[in-house]
Amino acid sequence: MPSEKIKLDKIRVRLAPSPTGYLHFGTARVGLFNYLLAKQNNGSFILRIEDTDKERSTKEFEKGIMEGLKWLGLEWSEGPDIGGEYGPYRQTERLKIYREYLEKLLKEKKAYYCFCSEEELEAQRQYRMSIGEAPIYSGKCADMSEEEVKKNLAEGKDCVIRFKAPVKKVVFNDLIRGRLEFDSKMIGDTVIAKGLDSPLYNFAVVIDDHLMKISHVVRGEDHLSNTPKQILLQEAMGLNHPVYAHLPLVMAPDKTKLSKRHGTVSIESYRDDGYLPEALINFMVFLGWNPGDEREIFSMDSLVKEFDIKRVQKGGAIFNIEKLNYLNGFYIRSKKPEKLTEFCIPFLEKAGLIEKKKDTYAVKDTGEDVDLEELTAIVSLYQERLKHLSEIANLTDFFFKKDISLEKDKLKWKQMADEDVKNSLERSESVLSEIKDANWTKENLEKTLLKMSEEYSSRGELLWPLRVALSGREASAGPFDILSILGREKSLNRIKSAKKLL
RNA sequence: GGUCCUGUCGUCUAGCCUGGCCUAGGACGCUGGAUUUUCAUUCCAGCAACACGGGUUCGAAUCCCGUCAGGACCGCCA
Repeated sequence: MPSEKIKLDKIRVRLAPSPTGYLHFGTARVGLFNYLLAKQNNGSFILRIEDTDKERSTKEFEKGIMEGLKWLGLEWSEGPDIGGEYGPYRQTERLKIYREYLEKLLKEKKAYYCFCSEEELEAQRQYRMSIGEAPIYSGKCADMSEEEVKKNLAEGKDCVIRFKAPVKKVVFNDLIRGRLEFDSKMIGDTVIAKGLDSPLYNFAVVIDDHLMKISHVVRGEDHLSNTPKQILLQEAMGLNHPVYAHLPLVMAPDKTKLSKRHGTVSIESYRDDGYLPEALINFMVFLGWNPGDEREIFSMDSLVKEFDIKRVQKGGAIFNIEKLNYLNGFYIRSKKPEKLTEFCIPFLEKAGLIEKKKDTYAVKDTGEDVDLEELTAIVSLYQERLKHLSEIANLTDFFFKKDISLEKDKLKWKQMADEDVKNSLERSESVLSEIKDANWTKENLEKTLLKMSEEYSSRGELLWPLRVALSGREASAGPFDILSILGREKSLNRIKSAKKLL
């Protein structure tokens, strides 16, 4: 029996990316788990942009992140672009709010100014680590007199604001990991702001989650040690704390946290390589979750029904591109040909093979027109051969070229001699030239050629040279398909040019 | 170094809570085979794991203890 699912009237979860880079695979996965938890409970999935790092945050990244999430189908119901009851949803637009809380904390002496230099702090960290202690702040500035603080502030000395963490054990219950206990002695007085108008992550997040009425914080395991800090802050400010769930991390094959140095990690680049969102979603959710039975294929809708956060794994999972490729191929094969063609056209355009005209497409190399129906016929031939959409251009380019490059040796099937190949092509040519344009259909071509192939000890002797002559490829779609799409004239021309090589 | 987390086929995992149905199941990949003009698809078969050591028990992947290994975090990033 699956564990009982959480049922709350109003689940509110959020994805809180910082726009300091493209949409990372891991961020998207965290978004997916949040989204599923919200949807299956009739709750809200909220997007909050955490752009307090002014140096690294950009609007372009923000835009890219939002596009990527939408492309994956992770639509939010409140966010910076669409607003909502608890906005604004961009942290830089909430500075006034944080300032109030900061001032209050300062006034209540739950936070203090710290004037220690970064060099001093770094030296301290090194020292503490060397003697085997947690590298926490010494608390040196905690008891500075008000006069001295004022004087330092007036002099414009560099400072930060630290939270005076009460010494206690912080206990919380994680949805995935169960009861967790941390000793605040190991945390120390963390910096919560660089100034009254420059809040830092651990501080801003607590206020936003409270004000935005977030009920569940579902995030990566890398935040596990931030949680006690945040709980302490919540307690100091009298804010309720949400339920936590820390997801296992996605790891690279070298078992470290997946990052740029391992290659492709941005959702955008997977899209550009021709991965389908449903494949990515299916793949992502199985990195840490499974239904408990043997089903492996899940659409977003079925995930909303079946996903159970209590079944998520505790250990990190390695990103296995083979499985993604398999899933992508699976979803490509299950698409309607018309739909698949629609997805493939941009890749054909990008490769410079075709160009959009009014109601049709122009083949760049020949100047001829090709309509949607023909494109669909071509794409369909490769539906079960495609692992990514981007492969479509390389696989089908011979349909769009005036001339194809061909090497003589490729025309030989097994151990055929040049003479045999030439004969084979000649027989194909002669039988095909008998067929009139009107009868040039796949069925007819197939029937005719197959009949003739009976004269050979193996069909390959007739069909292989023909297919290679038409496509220039050792691996391609079948000759009857190619013949019917290429048409009589082009087909015969290609056979003629192939013969010249022999 | 400290804190915390985790350990079932190469990889994702089922099973663990509530010991026997586990000669440990599925999937990807890999190997072989069938279909086939090629590639791919499809189908069939095979290879392959309970980290280690103790204990508890009639019986342990499952419970307990220890060891080892891996990871995350320890920032005036998020």
